[in-house]
Amino acid sequence: MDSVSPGGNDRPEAPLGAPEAIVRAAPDAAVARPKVAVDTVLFAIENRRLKCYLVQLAGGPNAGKWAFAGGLVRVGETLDGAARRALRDASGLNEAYLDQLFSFGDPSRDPTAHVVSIAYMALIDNPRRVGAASAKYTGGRWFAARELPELAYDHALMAEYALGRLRAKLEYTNIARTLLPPSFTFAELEELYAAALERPLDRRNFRRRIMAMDLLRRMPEQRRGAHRPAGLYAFKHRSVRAIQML
Amino acid sequence: MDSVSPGGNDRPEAPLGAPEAIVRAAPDAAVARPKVAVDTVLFAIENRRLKCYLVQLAGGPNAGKWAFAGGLVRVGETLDGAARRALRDASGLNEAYLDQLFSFGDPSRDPTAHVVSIAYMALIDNPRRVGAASAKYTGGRWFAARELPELAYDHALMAEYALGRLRAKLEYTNIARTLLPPSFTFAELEELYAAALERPLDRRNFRRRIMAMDLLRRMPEQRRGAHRPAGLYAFKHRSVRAIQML
DNA sequence: GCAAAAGTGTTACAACTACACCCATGC
DNA sequence: GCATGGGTGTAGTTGTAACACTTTTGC
Repeated sequence: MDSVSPGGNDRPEAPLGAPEAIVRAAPDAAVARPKVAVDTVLFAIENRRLKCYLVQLAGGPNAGKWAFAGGLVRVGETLDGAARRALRDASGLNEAYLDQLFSFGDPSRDPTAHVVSIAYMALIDNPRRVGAASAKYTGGRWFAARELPELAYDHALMAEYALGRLRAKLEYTNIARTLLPPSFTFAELEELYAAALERPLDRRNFRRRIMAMDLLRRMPEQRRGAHRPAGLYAFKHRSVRAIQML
Repeated sequence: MDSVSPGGNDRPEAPLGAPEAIVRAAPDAAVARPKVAVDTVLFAIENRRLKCYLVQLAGGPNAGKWAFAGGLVRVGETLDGAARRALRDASGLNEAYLDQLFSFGDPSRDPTAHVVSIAYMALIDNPRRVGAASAKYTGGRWFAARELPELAYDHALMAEYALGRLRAKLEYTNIARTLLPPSFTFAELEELYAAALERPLDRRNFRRRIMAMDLLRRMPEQRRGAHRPAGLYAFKHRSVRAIQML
């Protein structure tokens, strides 16, 4: 039921004397309505730290401020599609895990117009995959997830929300696979959890739990570094699925 | 980034040859944009069963079909406000616990226009609190949550989503208080959980767990029925808060 | 006194936490 | 041979699940 019409039905505009700022263009034409946007909080792990990608707004009332990749949703476009497009425009990324978070609709969240924004979280396995931003941004940068600069609009709220969702999903899904390369060491997996959850994990207990779930496949190779080589693992399942992780 | 100024940056309309149906009204005027609606899945317990309130659409392409209370969001209105208004229009309810669920934006979810809908779940303590529906509906009725009729739009999906969220929140919040009268017996609380989770619970274990949380206050009165009287309880906290319940 | 719902404990098992030492390699 | 990170097991505790009988009332 998305309808509001007098006598009728479905979503033709119904000017029922409601307390709105109605702007008529032509008879029977569109009443002023909130616009729909998407904003995407992009995370990746870099250097054992959880990072968050921000773009700097080139113009508008918030010019110079940092914000998440976003944009208005177009007619005929899915929300996920709009989120992907916004991400591509801001970072050149063509592939990312996407998760819808929450919709923010406070009329004053954008001082220039009533814009309802559907927040998304995007996860990638390597921060270096981001490329050039489109002209609507001055540029983009990775920030430590806990040390974000002042953000435009209500994006600080979105950041909080995204972080909470990421943490929650790390605990009950295999979403970690989207933040890791195809094969990884146990230490990397553990560091990912420690970084995102902001608490140290017991190495033995962590390994035992993960192993008990039978989610990982041991790869034949080893990672050789400065010291004892580490076994490499990969997630068995490609899709993100709900399983009690922690 | 939800601004829309031309000349500026941010989401200026960019007709980049994208595959959309762009409709220009006047130079520099608004391009066609998806509309924003809310839809509210209303739950209550009746007769030890989880019920869901539906309204029958009076007109439009889906006339005669059942759907959740919904309506377009107005400029200047919060999303929660729009959900409350839709609920009031459909059921006369002025008070209900509200929880935003998810946003559905498939362009074809409504055949008449691209409408992005933000789904809400509403919970009330007594199904008889619903009153008259506005003229845009033929009427409203409670259905068993697991035996819904064919629903308009993508409302069947919303119903699934709402049920999942309700179950999840019963397990980690004190949301049950919104589905119960101010005071209730332990049996009623347990029946609520059993109805929503669709599984029987062990009475002793359930009571012990709930008691261990120290969330309930024992009321002085007892409920007298056909047999042994039952102690009455009330939730100590008015607000819904996250606590591991089950 | 009997039918019906309310109320109450114990035990076995599973899961979680805390904790310290040896191992394999590069330099 | 030493510095560095990789890899492993056990014991105590806590939490969870299964299970049946007694109590109180209305009729």
